[in-house]
Parts: sequence; C-alpha cells; structure tokens
Amino acid sequence: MANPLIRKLEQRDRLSEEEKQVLENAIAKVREVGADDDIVKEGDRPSESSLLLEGFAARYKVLSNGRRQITDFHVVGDFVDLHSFLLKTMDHGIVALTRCRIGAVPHATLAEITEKYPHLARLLWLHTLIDSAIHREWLTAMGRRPANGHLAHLICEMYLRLKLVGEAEGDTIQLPVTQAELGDALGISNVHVNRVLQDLRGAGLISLRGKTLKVLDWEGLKTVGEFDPTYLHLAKKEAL
Amino acid sequence: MANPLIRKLEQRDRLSEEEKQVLENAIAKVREVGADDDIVKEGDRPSESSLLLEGFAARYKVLSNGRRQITDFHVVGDFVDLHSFLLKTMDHGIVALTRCRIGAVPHATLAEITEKYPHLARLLWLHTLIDSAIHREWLTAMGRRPANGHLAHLICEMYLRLKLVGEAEGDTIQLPVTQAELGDALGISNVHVNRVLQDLRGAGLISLRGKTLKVLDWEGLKTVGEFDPTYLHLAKKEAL
DNA sequence: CGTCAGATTGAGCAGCTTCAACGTATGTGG
DNA sequence: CCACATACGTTGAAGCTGCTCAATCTGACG
Repeated sequence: MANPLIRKLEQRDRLSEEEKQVLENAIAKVREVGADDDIVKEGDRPSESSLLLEGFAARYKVLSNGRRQITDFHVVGDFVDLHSFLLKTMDHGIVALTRCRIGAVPHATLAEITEKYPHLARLLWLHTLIDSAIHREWLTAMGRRPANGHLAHLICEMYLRLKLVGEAEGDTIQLPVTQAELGDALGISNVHVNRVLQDLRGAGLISLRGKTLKVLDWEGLKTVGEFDPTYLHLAKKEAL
Repeated sequence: MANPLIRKLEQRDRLSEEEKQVLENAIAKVREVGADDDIVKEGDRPSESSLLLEGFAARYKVLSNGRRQITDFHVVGDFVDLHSFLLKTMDHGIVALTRCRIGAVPHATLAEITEKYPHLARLLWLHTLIDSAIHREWLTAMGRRPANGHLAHLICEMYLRLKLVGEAEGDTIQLPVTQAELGDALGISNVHVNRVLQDLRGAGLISLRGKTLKVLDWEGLKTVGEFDPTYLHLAKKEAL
C-alpha cells in the first residue's frame, strides 16, 4: 500500500519521482498499537516521528486533578508527532483510539529532508501549520460557541477530514470515540455530550448508532456549527 | 537596534555569522501600525510575513454573531504571521493592541532561507511549533480549568514570555489589554473577568493598576493556574 | 446468564452570562 | 478651567447553561 503521506502531500503540490521515493523510504519501521494505548507519552523524547498509517488517534493533556483535554483528533496520513522532530520533548500525549498502524520516520531522515529536499520540508512544515490552524478553530469553538454548535462544528470537521483521506462512505463516517472522549475534546461533561447529541439528532441533523455517524443534513449542521472550512486549507494546489 | 528575531533564535541554538546576516537583511521594510488597527486581516494573502519589532498584538477570529475569540497574544520578536508563508490565505486576523513596529520579511526571502539555510529554516519552523504548543495549552485551560485558574495561567504565561524578551521589570509587566480583551482571550464575559481579577487580587497573588501588572506571589499564581512552563519550550539549547 | 462498558435520564446546584446601572479616569472643546 | 464625552472598570440581580451525583438502561461478550 502506498504511503498515505505521499497521497496527502500530493493534494497540495506536485511531487517529483525522487521526492516520492524519499518519502517511501522514510518509514524505517512499522508497528501496531492497541486501542487505548499511548502512541507517544508526555515527556518522551522520541528519536523518530510517528505517521498514522491506519487507525484513529487523539492528542491530549492531563491536568493534576485527572481531567483530560483532547486537543486534536488524528486520521490516516497524519504525522501525529512531527513536531517532536524540533520540539524534542513531548509536552502532551498521543493515544490510539482504535488499533493503529504506525510508521516510524527517524528524525535523522527528517533532518536530511530539510537539508536536501527543501520543497518536501516546506510541505511537511505546511502540515504542522494546518494543525495549528485547527487548534485555533477549536479554541474559537470552545470559547465562543455553545455546546451544540461546538459539537456540530467538530462533526463537520471530522467528516471533511475523513472524507479527504477516503474514509467517508457517502454521508457516513466511523467516529470511534465514546461520549466521554467527545466530552474531553469539547471541554464538557459526558452527560452533557449525551444531551447535545440528542439535540442534533432531534433536529434531524445526524444519526449516530454505535460509532457510525451519518450526516443527514449537511447544510443544517454547518449552520448550527457556523462551520467554514477555510481553516482546514483543503487541497487547493498552490506552488510551495 | 538588533533584529529581535536574531536574539530569539539564538536562545535556541548557535547562529553562524552568515545566518545572522541573512536574518538582518531579511527585513525588507519597517512600518508602524496604530493601536487597534489590524496588522493582517482575515482573508489576506500577504506576500510577506510580519515580524513584531515593538508592541503587543493578538490573533483573533470573529464569529458571525460578532463575538470574538483571541487565540494568542504576541510580544516583541514574534513572527506573527510566519504561517502565511505556506498557508497563503489568512484564516484569522492579527490586531495591534498597542502601537506596533512591524518588520516585513518577503515570502521570497523565506523561500530562499528554506533552500539555502536549512538550519535557519528549522529554527523558524520550531517557532511555529511553539505557537502550536501554546494553542494546545490554551485549549486545555479553556476546556478544563475554572476561570480563575485559566486567568492565573495566562498571567504566568505572559509574564514568562515578556520576561524572555526583556520586557519584564522585576515582577512587573505591562499588559496593555482591557478586561473585555482578556475576556475574548479566556472565552468569558468582561464582567466575569472583572470578578475573577478581584479574586486573584483578593488572594494576594497579583496587583493590577491600569495596564501595570505586578506578580505578588509567583508560586501561588502557578498553583492556582496549575502552570507548568514545559509547553513554552523555553530556551534550552538543543542542536537543531 | 452475568458482567461490564457505555449510554441515558432526572434532580439539584454552581459558574458564568446578560442586562443595566453606576463609578472613575482621561481627554477635549468652549 | 470647567463641562462634557468617552472608554473602561465595577457592582447587583436574575437567569441559563452545563455540572455533579446517582440511578437505570442497553448491548456486547465470555
């Protein structure tokens, strides 16, 4: 199977054959991580960065009182800790929410890419900047949107992100998270997640059975979440 | 006056004379922006990135109902829209909170740096990653901390960040923001900001008159805010 | 069939909001 | 130099949003 990172970067800008070869060879080894296990732990100083080849993961921070905040979800093709290449020490953990296949890209390889393949380096940099843009959008939703709008916004985002990597089937996605985990992402309690989900269901915007989420009314969902996908900087090819 | 970016990058890693020269020459022109004016507007496609040489600024998003969320503050030496080099379109605005002096670095110069000075490029990339780490910390504070802890946390962060660029005088900093702006950063109302400030004052942690904030009890403030500066990745020199 | 994680529901409460009034400092024009 | 305007800070009261606690329901699985 082709390295999903190649596919992802090619949505942005053309890659030369040589560049593709470099990315193909960048994965030094592949490992599996079980659901609910950490892919990287807070405080780690990894010597390689983890590329998500398969599965669904989340970044999170834990507070002293044990409460948890999820700061992003990650889908296939995401380089979950590319930042550890330069930040060195992990200031947060990354947990596998399903069984995941992880490709390890040595930091030495990344350093070499910055030295010899500046165009590739810019593309990788770009993807860390999109992560940053997603964080800003989450901050805005967390600070200034009511819970139902916030949830609607998150569903819109995850739908588009999963669709982009070919993980949506029509209007349906798999969202392998519990209501408690959704609460950790939205900054609300699991009880309130439940009520807000019923709200969206009652409004005929979504259906959700188990982990299968179906978007019944995309426009309505966008309206409730005030969703504007600009921040995802989706796949407009621009020369980098 | 030396380019404050050089000073900032040198706190991370050694710069060669040539690299310093490149940074010195990177600023194509300097402009002034008045308080409350936008440095960059949402939707802009700048052809240069703005380096904050003097002043205090904020990134923000505005929602359809007019509510605003500030997603970060910026101090001297910060490259407020370095990300526009690769993201192209601004998905948020940047406003000057005081009169600011801005150095413009053309994107063409940044591209050249990635081509010819990969070590410098890695240092610039690093700083965008620290922005990202700050966003994650804000998300955590917003989602999982009560308002007084959140405010205490923000004060701890701004104190350290201002101190790092030589803008703290002992235990005192200038925080040129109104209570309404603080509310926009914390995701709460201006009224509640006022009450929470009184809370911190009453606990003997800070004094605040006008824009002058004095930290009276650093340890106490850190405790209330559960502040751990790891995420700022402060000035530990690591070879990049 | 029992167990267990996760979803759902209800009741009471806390934190924060909104609205509206009032205080205070600073600046400006007559 | 006073009168007024303006921006910001402060206070009170009432109400809503989301929380906590605790019980109950549901479905998957050994």
